[in-house]
Amino acid sequence: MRRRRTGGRSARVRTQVLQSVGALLLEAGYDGLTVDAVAERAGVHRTTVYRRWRDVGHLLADVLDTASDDTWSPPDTGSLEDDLTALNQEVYEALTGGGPNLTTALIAAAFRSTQAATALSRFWEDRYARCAVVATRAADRGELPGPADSRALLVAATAPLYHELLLLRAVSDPTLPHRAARAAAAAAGAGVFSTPQ
Amino acid sequence: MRRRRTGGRSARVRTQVLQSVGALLLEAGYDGLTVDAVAERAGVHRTTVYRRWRDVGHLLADVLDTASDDTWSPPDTGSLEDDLTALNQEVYEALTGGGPNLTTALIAAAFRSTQAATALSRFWEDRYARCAVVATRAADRGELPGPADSRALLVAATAPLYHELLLLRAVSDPTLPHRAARAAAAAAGAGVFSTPQ
DNA sequence: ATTTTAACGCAACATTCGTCGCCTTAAAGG
DNA sequence: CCTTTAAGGCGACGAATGTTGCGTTAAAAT
Repeated sequence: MRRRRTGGRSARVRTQVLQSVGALLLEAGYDGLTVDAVAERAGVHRTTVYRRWRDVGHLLADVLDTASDDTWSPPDTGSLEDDLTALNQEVYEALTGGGPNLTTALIAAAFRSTQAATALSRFWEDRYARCAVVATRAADRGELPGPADSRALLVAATAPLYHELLLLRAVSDPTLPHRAARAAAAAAGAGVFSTPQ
Repeated sequence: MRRRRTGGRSARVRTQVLQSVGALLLEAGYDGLTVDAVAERAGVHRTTVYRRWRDVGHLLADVLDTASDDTWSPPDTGSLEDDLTALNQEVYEALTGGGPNLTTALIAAAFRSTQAATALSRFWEDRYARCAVVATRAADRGELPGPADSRALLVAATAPLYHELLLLRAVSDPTLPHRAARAAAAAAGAGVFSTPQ
């Protein structure tokens, strides 16, 4: 029978390594996140990291799955447009942090590692699930003609931010969060995202 | 006086290398696109590629700038929603090609290389500029309350595709192009993208 | 306390990546 | 045709990356 050893030294190594990953991401971005740098910073030997995590993608996946913030909940401002604007503001700040920011690094990693990609998908799906309440509250207030596909609504609101800031690398425009939120809210009000029945 | 040598051998090397880049991208994706692989396929020595292009990012930038399709123009279907749907259909097919597709590889490269990123931005900005006519035609037909910010409108229409397929890695949904186009058209009809005056 | 062995540390190794010096080839100019 | 010299070919190198075998440490079970 195979018995794992999770306590004591192993646990200590794991937390040290994962902490180093987060710190390096913020300091040097995805390009500065090498297995060697992580190992050295964690005070652990290279081979240990290679054997337990294999590569940077698996490291990031572990960080993401571990550090899922279970307390996060979407803002509640009293109107759909303001809820979406507040959400977009969070996205905007996460993506704009000037130099190397964590979100961009994670997305870059997702293009190189299947593990990181699925971990990031899980994280986002979790967020979208929690944001479903934004749509139902709007429907309850009578802002929508009926129940709506919350996921489609939220993607419509947030996607332009990722597109402009990440893909198009446009100059950052502080009014973008509100403009994108307004467009999505308008479409929702027109019943575009309404679910049948 | 410094005289460049662009004819004969140099030109032949350049076309062979750039062709190899495109072929390798389709066959092996961004991860299969190494300088060594490009050189071998092109029948050229490694150092030649390193000296002329420096790295994979510069290679891709050259490919993008060279292969800009100057004949492309947006579809003209007779209605804003159908124009946007047709555009989204093109994006959808470019992003969905099953295995390693060219667009995904280019975007992955953009996260690693400043040169590739700016070349890709140029390409997209050119496309958005050509698509401006979609918005003006819609305004002329009376589908919009007035002249609109064509770029914001087009980003609103296409961004959800990139978001779902590239970032969220959701299961591909053939109705997505039309649904996203419908949402953007609805928002535009409500005057969300209208420019002042 | 003792035994077992998973997990770690260490050093050596192979591979890949990018650079450099030197020689050869052939484009451009007369 | 001849000269000049960019541009390409070749081999060697150093650095970074990833792997393997083996000895050591300490977690877990008795």
